Amino acid sequence: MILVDDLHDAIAQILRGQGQRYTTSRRAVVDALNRADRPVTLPDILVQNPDLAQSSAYRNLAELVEAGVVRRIITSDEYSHFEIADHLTGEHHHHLICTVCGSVEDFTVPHELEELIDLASGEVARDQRWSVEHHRLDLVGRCATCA
Amino acid sequence: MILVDDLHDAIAQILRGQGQRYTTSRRAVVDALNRADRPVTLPDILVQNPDLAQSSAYRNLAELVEAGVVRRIITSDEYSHFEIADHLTGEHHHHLICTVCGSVEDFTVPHELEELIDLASGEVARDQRWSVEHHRLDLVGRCATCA
DNA sequence: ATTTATGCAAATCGTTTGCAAACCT
DNA sequence: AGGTTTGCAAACGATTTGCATAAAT
Repeated sequence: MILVDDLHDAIAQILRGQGQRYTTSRRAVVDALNRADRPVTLPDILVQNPDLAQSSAYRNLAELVEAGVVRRIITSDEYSHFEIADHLTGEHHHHLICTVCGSVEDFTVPHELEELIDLASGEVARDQRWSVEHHRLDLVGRCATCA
Repeated sequence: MILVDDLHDAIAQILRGQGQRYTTSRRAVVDALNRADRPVTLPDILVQNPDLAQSSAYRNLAELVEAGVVRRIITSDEYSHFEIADHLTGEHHHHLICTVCGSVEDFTVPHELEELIDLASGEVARDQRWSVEHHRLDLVGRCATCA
């Protein structure tokens, strides 16, 4: 995992480059995402920052997503999950999604499989005339607690 | 693609088995899903069935999802997309998702790749103690129109 | 000083639900 | 008749937004 200070520095620089400020609350949101070893929800973030207004948390997340440093994961009609973008952590990963409690956990697959997926992805993009930005591989089932 | 009559028969039987009726409006919803060559939204369904109440469409979809004959796809905070379940159409496929207009299109990958994914999936499930039901491979980007 | 971010409360919007009437068997 | 399904309108709940205040540069 990337060092926290480096992470903050990198994000600060990206935000500044877009004319935005890396405020205390934005830093707190990033810390909440970074502390967790899995994507977190808005309530998760607020529990760790009881003084942060809900609307500010949402606005911070929106800024960070817009700046490309945070990724939003929508898989149910409950809360979205948020995580630090892959290119900042340096580890490309995927998600296990629990159909019972809605929790999301990370996993990785061998590099060769990623390459095969990208290869197939390229063919599909060409055949169906899409411009594919990235792939997403989810495993849907029950987590250790809900199984 | 499966013959419509066979599809309706199969669904009717499944619903009856669960003590539910395969009513005219449910049949109409299934027809709307089956006519499209891609997952459709609630507005899509209502356009084809102007006399169907929105709440009934949602209730029908919920029943069909509950019975396992329809799959709901949530990928944005706009409308969900719905499609006939794989096991009824006999073709396992995945989705291209447009980040601009939100449309969803189907694609397939070679059988060997599916097997490699399932293999990796099995390992992950064992290592992280999840019970995995199925995998999901999405390609995120821009559709032919929005590219 | 001027711009940008925050907190609060109200609005949004896809989806769900209560209830009475219509439908099926 | 007895149970299910439908339509309408109201309720829900996660997220967004307007606006006045506070913070950052």
